[in-house]
Amino acid sequence: MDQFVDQSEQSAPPAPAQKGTVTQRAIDEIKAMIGEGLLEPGQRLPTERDLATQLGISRSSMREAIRALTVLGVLEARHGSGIYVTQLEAGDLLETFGVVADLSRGPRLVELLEVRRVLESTATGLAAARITPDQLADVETHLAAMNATDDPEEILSHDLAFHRTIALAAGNDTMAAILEGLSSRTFRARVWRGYQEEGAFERTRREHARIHRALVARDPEAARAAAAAHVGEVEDWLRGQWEEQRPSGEQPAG
Amino acid sequence: MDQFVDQSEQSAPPAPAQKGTVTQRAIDEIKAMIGEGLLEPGQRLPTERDLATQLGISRSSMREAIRALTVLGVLEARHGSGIYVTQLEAGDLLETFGVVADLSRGPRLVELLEVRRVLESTATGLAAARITPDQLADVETHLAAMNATDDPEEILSHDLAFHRTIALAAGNDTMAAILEGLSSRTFRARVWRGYQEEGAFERTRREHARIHRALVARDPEAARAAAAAHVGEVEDWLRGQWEEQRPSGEQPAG
DNA sequence: CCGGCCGTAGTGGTCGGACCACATTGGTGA
DNA sequence: TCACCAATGTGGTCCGACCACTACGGCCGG
Repeated sequence: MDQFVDQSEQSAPPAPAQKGTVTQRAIDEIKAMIGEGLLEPGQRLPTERDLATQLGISRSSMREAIRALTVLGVLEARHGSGIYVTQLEAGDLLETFGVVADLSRGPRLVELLEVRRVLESTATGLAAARITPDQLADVETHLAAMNATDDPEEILSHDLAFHRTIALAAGNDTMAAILEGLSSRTFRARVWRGYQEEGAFERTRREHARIHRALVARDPEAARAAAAAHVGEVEDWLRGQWEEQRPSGEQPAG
Repeated sequence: MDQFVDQSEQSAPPAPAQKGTVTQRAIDEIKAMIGEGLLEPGQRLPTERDLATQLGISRSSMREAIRALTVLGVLEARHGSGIYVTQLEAGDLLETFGVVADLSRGPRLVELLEVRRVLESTATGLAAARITPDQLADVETHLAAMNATDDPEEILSHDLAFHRTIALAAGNDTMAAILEGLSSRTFRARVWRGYQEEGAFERTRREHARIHRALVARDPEAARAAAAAHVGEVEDWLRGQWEEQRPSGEQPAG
């Protein structure tokens, strides 16, 4: 059987809908199956070969579709075992959000930081009302570790954990996952490199301490304000950076 | 020549880094090229065949990598012409955000709506201060069209445009793109189906009118409050829906 | 009877080559 | 001069083969 056979319609007589590429159709098809509940989170899919046969396409095209859904965090392929639907939790699906942060530059970085300021302040405010003693202890651990070392790598690591713990304490996993993407390692590292050269260490410590104080006091408004100011500082600095080196031409790559 | 030949090193002697699959390596490689500025937005890439040769992998694997980056909005393949880097603007990269909304269900939908409430209220507040007369005219057009018809499809369409115009007027394209994803057609359609059955038409119209009034008055605080209340209404309803039909078992598929 | 070992079947991962569909280009002829 | 058309190049699709890994079940020794 060659590749000119028309795969006869199976269910949608009014809309054969030869939309775009067959791969795209396969992607939509699988997404639809999941959306309609035919495929449950964690469930195993048929084999690549079977799926390809079912949709009347080649295994190559089906593999491209599966790969696409894999990078989107919808599917997970286990070599030698099979293809599975992920748990479809916030973390799974929003992992790709980090790519946005990695590839954005110039004015878009400022916009991204503005979004982060809005969400981070909200999350921190919520956390002030909801954080548990255990979570608060975690926050304090990272805060102490951050102040106890001079290794930028370690500081950054604990800084990330500090904010992540707070975001999780807010009780909205989706919001926490988005913030995680907005603070992704490479993104923070890029901004930090220049930021800390301006002696922003002390200021950062003071801001973190203020956030912590608000959490201990269980004061949502103070927590919100402290978080907004904290992100806002970086935001303002970054905005200045961009406008400053704009006349001179290109910003340093990397 | 079979597939065991070692592709001799070309530039990175210290890190052959046989991480995961070759396709994943290709994805990271291309992302890195863009991140380092070697590939500019809009620029055309070498052909699939050349890229595959450069990285020492087969065309099939390279195609999977390209497909993956295509669905992420990083690359764009034009049949017969070539592969291009997108403009890497907010809309390009955040289009995948809609997938999250499409595939989320249950409690996660509420979380998503909570995020939307936070961002939508912020954007609407900003818009009140920044919106131009032309943009305000657009908003009024959609508002009028929305109130002039009974076709749910058309109402939904203008409702989306109403909020999109406002979000764009806020001046943060990234935030607007995220909101676009959070309000993606299928997401809204899913929620709307049940929501409007509860006679929420009138309330929605009043809320939209209130948002519009705040924009005309250029009152950011009022705009913010009106938008938060608007989204909050749907949020509360959805939260109630979820808790209500939870004991009865499964929510209706689709 | 039990438990670790090993072979086998099944699955995703990779490869190479063939051909089709479409876009672009440049020449040709009206 | 300009519309048309053929050639070329590119992404899109398909096929068949084989590799790498997992999972399972029978085999063998204890």
